[in-house]
Amino acid sequence: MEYHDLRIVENPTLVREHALDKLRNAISRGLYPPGHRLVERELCEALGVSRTSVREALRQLQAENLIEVGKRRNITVAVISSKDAEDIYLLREMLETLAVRRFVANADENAIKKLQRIHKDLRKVINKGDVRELAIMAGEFYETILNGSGSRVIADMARQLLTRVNYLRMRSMSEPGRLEEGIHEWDRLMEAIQAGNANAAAKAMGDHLAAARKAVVTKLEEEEQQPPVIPATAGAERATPRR
Amino acid sequence: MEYHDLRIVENPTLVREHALDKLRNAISRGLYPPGHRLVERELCEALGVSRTSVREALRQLQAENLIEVGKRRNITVAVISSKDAEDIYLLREMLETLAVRRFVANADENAIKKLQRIHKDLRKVINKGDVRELAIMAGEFYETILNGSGSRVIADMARQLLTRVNYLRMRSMSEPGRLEEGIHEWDRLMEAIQAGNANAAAKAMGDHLAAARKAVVTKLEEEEQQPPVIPATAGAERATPRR
DNA sequence: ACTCTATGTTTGTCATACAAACTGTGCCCG
DNA sequence: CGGGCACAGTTTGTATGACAAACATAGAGT
Repeated sequence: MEYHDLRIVENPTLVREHALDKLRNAISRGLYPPGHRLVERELCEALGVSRTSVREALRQLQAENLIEVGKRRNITVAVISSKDAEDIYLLREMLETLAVRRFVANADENAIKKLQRIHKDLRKVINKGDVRELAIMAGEFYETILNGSGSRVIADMARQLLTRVNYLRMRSMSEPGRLEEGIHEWDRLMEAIQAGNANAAAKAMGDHLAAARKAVVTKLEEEEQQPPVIPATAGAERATPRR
Repeated sequence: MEYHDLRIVENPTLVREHALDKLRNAISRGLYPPGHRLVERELCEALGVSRTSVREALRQLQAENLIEVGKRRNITVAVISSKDAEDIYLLREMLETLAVRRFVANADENAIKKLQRIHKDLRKVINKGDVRELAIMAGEFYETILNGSGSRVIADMARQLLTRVNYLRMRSMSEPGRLEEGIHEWDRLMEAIQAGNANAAAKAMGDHLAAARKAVVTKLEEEEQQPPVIPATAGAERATPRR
């Protein structure tokens, strides 16, 4: 017999990974909205970890394009222009339609079951109207498809893009009307997958993303025309002293 | 009059960025081949920088999928399976054909001139047969197209994929025969771009990448069948003590 | 009113330090 | 002679403290 994985702690979670997750989530959830300045010292305090760990987490966020470093070395949450958002959604269309195709082709029995379960929960959550929970379920839905696609390369790429627009998706979902459309497209997608029809599934996914793209892009364009409230002094550039 | 940019040093290069570049290059050039173990202390000595900087650079490389962290926290240069390579090239096909299309559409006079210059140099270098220099020129060729595409999102994504297969590309180029094909495809691409024919350009780029994909994938498959020489003790897992 | 300066802030980088997880070696014992 | 265990060395993760350079702010001086 082989000693497989009897380790007590398989992955003694690293502090920096934990910090990374927390920061990613904070950005996705809008706790740190686009343009918001991130100050190392504050993050250390907020997360209760050392600067070392925060900085390493920041480097990863930087490589993921979730944060931007300004000319003065200031770190701010990445602002996504309507143009960038459009491109991101276009790439998502390419990647994720490819991913569903592979998902259908590789057809893992368990994965399909899991997807069905999530899909059902999704419907329930929608009726409840809890946007926050919905976002999580939707995330799991995508994640299941990506994992089932059997390609790490595609999955990683798609995940990266998804993360970048997470905040926008979240806001877009609280928009009235968009939800009803969304669930209908999901239904079609689920049906096609169950039927093992790759073309239909890819089409459904593509339509879904195209619709989402339009919603997100037009919203961003509106905001770019008439920028939203500027809180006091646009605090993204200054080196605000304490008192 | 406005003080534009008279800064003596616009971007006082950060140590960590410098380290990052060096490491990326070392991996691309095969100085650290796939599977090679990277030890922080050694990198510090080799680069002449502190562990802090090396670690931050490593986190970025990690996010770029150029290195892998093992279960025991060991860091090794990422090994690309034939399957992964195939997917990467497929994605490159999607992304870079899109990029050329945009390049043709956006048609920046300067960018086209630059591309022509590089293309000419490329021919010269090929006749010289210097693989190392060729790789650099080819890199500039891609870079020019990506920059001219006008989409940061697409360019970043494509760059990331390109970097991941850089080492493979390099080796593949030293393969006899592949070069002659390559230059022919480049000629077609250049012609199409000059003619402003987006479809033809995209087709040429796609064909080029498809051919490169086949070359790289079959080579990798061969090696996977019959793994290459294992140098002494397969030193990628141990925590080699000093003496 | 304007400029200059002192002071505080933030980031980049380095040097240390130490615990935890591993590894290899060699010694001791049966 | 073989087996196993303890010890020493290695590597990584994390925390601290320190300091320079680049800025920003506010207050002092003219």
